[in-house]
This record gives sequence, C-alpha cells and structure tokens, in this order.
Amino acid sequence: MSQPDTSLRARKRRAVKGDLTLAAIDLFITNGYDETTVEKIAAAVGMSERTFFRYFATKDDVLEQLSAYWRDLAARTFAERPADESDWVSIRRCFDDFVESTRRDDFALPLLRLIYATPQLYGRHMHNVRRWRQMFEGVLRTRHPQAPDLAIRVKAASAMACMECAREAWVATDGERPIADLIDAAMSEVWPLV
Amino acid sequence: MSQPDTSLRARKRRAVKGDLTLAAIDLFITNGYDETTVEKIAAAVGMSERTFFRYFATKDDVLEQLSAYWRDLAARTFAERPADESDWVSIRRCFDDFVESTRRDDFALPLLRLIYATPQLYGRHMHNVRRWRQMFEGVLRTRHPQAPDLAIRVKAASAMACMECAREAWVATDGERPIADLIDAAMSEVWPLV
DNA sequence: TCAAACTTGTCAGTGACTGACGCGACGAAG
DNA sequence: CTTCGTCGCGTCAGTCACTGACAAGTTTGA
Repeated sequence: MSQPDTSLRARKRRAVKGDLTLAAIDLFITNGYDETTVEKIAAAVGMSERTFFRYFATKDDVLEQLSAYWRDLAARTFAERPADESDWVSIRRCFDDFVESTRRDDFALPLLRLIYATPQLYGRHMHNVRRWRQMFEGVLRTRHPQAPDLAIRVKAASAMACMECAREAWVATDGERPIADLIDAAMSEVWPLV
Repeated sequence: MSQPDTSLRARKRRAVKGDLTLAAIDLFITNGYDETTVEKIAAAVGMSERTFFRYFATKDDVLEQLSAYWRDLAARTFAERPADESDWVSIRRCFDDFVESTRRDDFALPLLRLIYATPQLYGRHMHNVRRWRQMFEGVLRTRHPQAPDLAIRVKAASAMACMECAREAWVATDGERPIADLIDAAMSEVWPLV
C-alpha cells in the first residue's frame, strides 16, 4: 500500500483478488451469505476453492478488502486536514469518501442490509469498525501527544458509534435520507460540528 | 425468563445449559477458543457433541448465555430508576451489576482478554453489545415517546461505546484500575454524569 | 537460459453444524 | 400397574469452512 508493487505478478494478484471480491459480494447479495459456498465464489471467476483461501483467510474476509480501502483513504484525509480544525470536524470529513461511494456504488445499500441481517457478517463488520477506531486513535494521538488515553479512545469510539447509527438508520429507512445528513445529525448529537 | 418454568424438565434443562456454559468458558480460557472443540466441551460434562448443539446454536453462542443474564438485569434496573433522573446517569447505573460481577467472578478479566484477542468471539461479543444497545433504545423510547429516533439511537450507542472503551482499557491495563472508575471517566467525556 | 520463487489444482483430513433415526426415561390416562 | 405419548439423548451420515502436503506449470532475475 505504501509501496505499490507494479510487477506483473503483483498486479495480477490484485486483479484476481478484486475479481473474487466483486464476485463474492454479488453472490452474497443475490443468494444470501450462507447459501453462497466458497466453491461457488471460486467457480464464478474460474478458480478452485483452494485458491480462494490463498487470497482470503476466511469467507467473510472478503469484506476486509473493501473496508481497508476506505480506511486508508480516511487516514490520508485526516492527515491533510488543517491542524487548527477541531477533531470532530476532521473526523467527520474522513467519512466523506465513504459517503461518496454510497452514491456511486449501487451495491452499498443491499450490502449493508445483508451485513446487518447476517450475524457472521455483522461480526466481521464490527471487527472492521474496530480497526477504523484504532486508526482514528492513532491519528488523534499524533495530534494530541499529551492527551489522556481514555479521552482519545472515547472520541474515536464515539465517532464510530455515530457512523454506525447513521448507517443503521440509513438502512432502516431504505436509503431515503442521504447518509451524509444522517452522519451530520448523529455527530451533532454528541458534540457540535464546528 | 418472564415466566420461569419450574417443571423438573425445565430446571434440568437450565442446569445442563449452565454446566455446559461454565465448562465451555473454562476450556476457552485455559486452552484457547480454536483449540477447544465442541466435542471436548461436551465430554467435560459427559454428553455427546450432538447434545451441545441442542442447547446452543453455535459454539460461540455460549457467550449469549452470560450476556443475556446481565442484560435482563440492566433492563430491570433502568425501569426502577427515578423518572426525573437524567438518562445518562440511569444508563450508568445499569452497568453496576456487570461491574459487580467483575469483582466477584475471577474469570471476567481472562474471558474479556480472550474475547478481544479472538476474532470470532469478538464478533459475537459485538452482536451482544448491539442487543444491549437495542435494549437501551427500547427503554429510552418509553421514557421519551416524542424524541427523534436518531437522538435515542445515538444516546444508546454512545453509552455502549463508552462501556466498550472502559472494558478495553480495563483489559489493556490488566484490570489495575477498577472498571467502575473507567466507565465513569469514559462516560464523563461525552456528557456530564449528573 | 536456467534455477529459484511463486501460483494453482488435487487430495486427504479436521472441525462446526444439521437432519434422520432409534432408544430409553418419565409423566399422564386408563 | 400398564400403556401411550412426549422428550432428551446418542449414533450415524452428510455438508461446508478451512488447512497441509504434494505435484505441475509460470514468472522472475541473475
């Protein structure tokens, strides 16, 4: 990620991983998670089941692929925010890339619906949320080297809690209100967005 | 739970479920989660593997047993709080039973440590946290019938986020500071506890 | 051009989980 | 006291997630 490998092998590997990710998500959404066997996912891209596990540690690891992409974008966004901006606003801006993707990718809503309805996927999702939180803890720490640990922890956790509230509300209302509004409203309940 | 069945069969069933729960947690802590097969758990109480799955839907479903117990206590506590008390304080008091248990049960710390180190258990744990959150949303709704949905959602989610921060900090510091202090400190970061 | 490094398929095996079947215990009705 | 129905349990067979080992083919770099 820091040193993008451009060798043929590395590019091919990324391409195959991307293909598997898209195929898996497509099958998850149309057929359900439990009904989608790893063998079917692999067959959808013309590979063997064994090969799938050479790209993903587990069946639900597919979600990590997407989450990591946006998380890296978010981390970069935070680093580029003005230093005198409030933490709360900086964090809010980190969610913009994800918000944008919900407008572009039409699988965002059905995928989230599936995640919230499938215990296994929900567990993996919260694992990813935790990694987002740890990412925020890291960048907040560099901005406030002297702040107490718990204060940083709570700020990052609250932000992710608001994000989750917005996402769940978005799914619960079938995406009627734009998710950006929901995030703003949720975060404003905790601290003002200024 | 609401209508405790006192028939011989029902009591026996609860006893067996409790035995399996304790045996499983004990094995999880001493040998690790992945290393503990369902067969071993069942053997520890002299039953067959098949029978385990007549009491629990999945291997990690064992955690639900504990979580549900404290969640029901918490719901009852909230209902008995004075109506003019602030939501934030009422919620804080709901955590007291769990806090008390961390002092009594010596498996609380190693179990939490294991949960945070085991992806599968963490996923199930967050599923339980979600049910706590939904429980709080329910009781907050009865206290504020007119409040906007998102406000209630955020309040419940923030409370659980603070609880999780406290728990993780407690584990990270090997239980040095009492968890009650950590919960107070975390919740005070968001809203004053008055 | 050749050897090391990497990728993939096949196969066998473990463990979580499910459905079907049969047996024995126990409470209720006669 | 017997008989009938229900329920809890064990056994067995089967699916699926996941892993290790081996063999064959491909890419890379000297």
